[in-house]
Amino acid sequence: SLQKSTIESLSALYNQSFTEKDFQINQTKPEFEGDYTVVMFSLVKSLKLAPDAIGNQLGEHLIKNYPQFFTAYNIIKGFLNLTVADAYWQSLLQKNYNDICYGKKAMNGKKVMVEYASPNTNKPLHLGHLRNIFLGWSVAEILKANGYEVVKSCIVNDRGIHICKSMIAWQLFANGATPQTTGTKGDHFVGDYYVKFNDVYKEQVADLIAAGKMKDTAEKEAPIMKATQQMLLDWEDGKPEVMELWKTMNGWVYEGFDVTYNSIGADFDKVYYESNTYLLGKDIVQQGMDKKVFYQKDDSSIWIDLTADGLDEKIVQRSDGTSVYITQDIGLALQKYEQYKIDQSIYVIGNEQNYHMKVLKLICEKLGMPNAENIHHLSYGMVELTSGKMKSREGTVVDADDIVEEMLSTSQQHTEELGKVKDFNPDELKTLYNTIGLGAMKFYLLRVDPKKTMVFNPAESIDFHGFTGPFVQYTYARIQSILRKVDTPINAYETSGELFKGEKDVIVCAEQYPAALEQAAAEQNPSVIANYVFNLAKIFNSFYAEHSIANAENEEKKQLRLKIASLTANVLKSGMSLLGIAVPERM
RNA sequence: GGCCUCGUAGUACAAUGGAUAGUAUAAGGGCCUCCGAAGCCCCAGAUCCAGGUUCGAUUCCUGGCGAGGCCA
Repeated sequence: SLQKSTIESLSALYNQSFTEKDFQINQTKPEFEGDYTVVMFSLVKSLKLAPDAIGNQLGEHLIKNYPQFFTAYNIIKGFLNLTVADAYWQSLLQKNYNDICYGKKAMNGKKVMVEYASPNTNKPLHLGHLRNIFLGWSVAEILKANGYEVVKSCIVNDRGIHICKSMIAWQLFANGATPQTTGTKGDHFVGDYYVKFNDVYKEQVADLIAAGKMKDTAEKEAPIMKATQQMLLDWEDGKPEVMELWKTMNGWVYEGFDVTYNSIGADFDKVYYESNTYLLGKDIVQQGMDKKVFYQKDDSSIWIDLTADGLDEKIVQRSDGTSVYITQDIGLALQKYEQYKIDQSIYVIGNEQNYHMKVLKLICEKLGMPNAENIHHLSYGMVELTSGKMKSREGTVVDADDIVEEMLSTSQQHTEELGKVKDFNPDELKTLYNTIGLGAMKFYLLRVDPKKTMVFNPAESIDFHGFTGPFVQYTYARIQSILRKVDTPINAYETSGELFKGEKDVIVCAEQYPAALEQAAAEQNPSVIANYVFNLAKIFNSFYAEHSIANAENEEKKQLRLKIASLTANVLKSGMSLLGIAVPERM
């Protein structure tokens, strides 16, 4: 390859061994002559030579010894710009234009678990969950493409005081209503009772304060809160009628979640339920005591002291012997490792849990657990609105089902206005609206670096122009249209001859795809792929506007451009699939 | 109060310490008798402030100012 020949040349010239880390390679900026740039500065110190001297020697050597790769060079201010032989690009094109696995790696024998989504069963999914779900799903696909075996998992938070709140509210106010009798989606139905609880609770607290109680006291003594706490105790005791209600209401929620998961294409290989895992980790507390990693306070609560690591003291078991979140998380982390023998355990969780996840990993390390090093928090930023944060109290939370619905109807509207698929039957249309609407939404949420807080602008999210999913889909559909219409088939012979700039630009960009896949996996960052496919589509569109494929100057050029179109389509389809986005043959 | 993120055109996003800081939108001007105009071309516009390290800083360090998060 280009890089390998550079390393070999350097080693031969200066009689020492170099690696790819010893120097920097970039794509040459468009304003300079050349395709491939080696930055000399990092070599200056070790070789004790002037940048231009190294550049000249290296440039000469490369052209002399690797004429199949390099044909010319120039040096500008310490940058060695090399012109890559057109034959190199031609053979790259020939090798990959029809390879649907281009850029993907063979299995590497490593297994990774990606835990994502992880909802509570007391309210429906919202925009933040969508970022989480798209991110988790996409990272799983990106890791698969890089040779990992991936287990997608989900921990459902199906128990606790917040779950009991919607149960109590249903008991008190529903009069036996169900999702079926009201025609409401199950998760929304249950979520409505969670809201109802909070309304009633607020009223009761206000009444108690009006009757002269202090705020703290009022919050504790509100009848609906006391009933909820009793219900939690009954649940823990396994009281039959409470268990029954709990199962029924969670069942409604799961039915609703399944509808949403289906519509957005999310799936899991393994689902954990907190009701099964919340007692995990008890024995670990004992081990921690034995190893003197934990210590007991006078009230018999158990703690770990992390002040030496710059954190604080953290409770791992309450004085009444009940466990806390972190303890179950340790237990589950160990269980995942034992069940699946995973090499890495990725948690897709919002950045408000950064501290919690740091503590989790640190405790696992201190306990000497075999999986401690493999725990990785894929922390993502909040989704904010142009008006600021989403707040459930102010009713500004964007519901997942609503936004999906809006994307679908917008894609329908655009499609109808353009009127290009009037011959589609209703099923084909429905599929197309899904492809475009979901494509727009997934692309919008994935194109930003996951770590960063992002702004959700409703007007921009339904825009289908520019840096969007539909732009990339359109480019793909247009290529397919050309390939369908062209009279001569693509033949198997490698093309040759000089490349026009537009032609070369597309191939040069396509060459970067494997590197983009690697980077996306290394950073666990789908935005690398989103940026890449957009860029490729853009470069192809420029090429296409300038050069005719069907009416090329000659048969050789026609074959060349057909292959360029085919390669582009393959890479776009492959890259988009890693984002969970389908590409239509027509749109 | 302690700890952790983040400050880039009007707006939203890019840039392993590298060349004149990219892209999209919104504003202005062009391009369909020819492979799909959900497209292409042209034109403008930005690194919060002050120091430091470096041949070179949007990037690394220190201190401000501003936004967000977590822990009591």
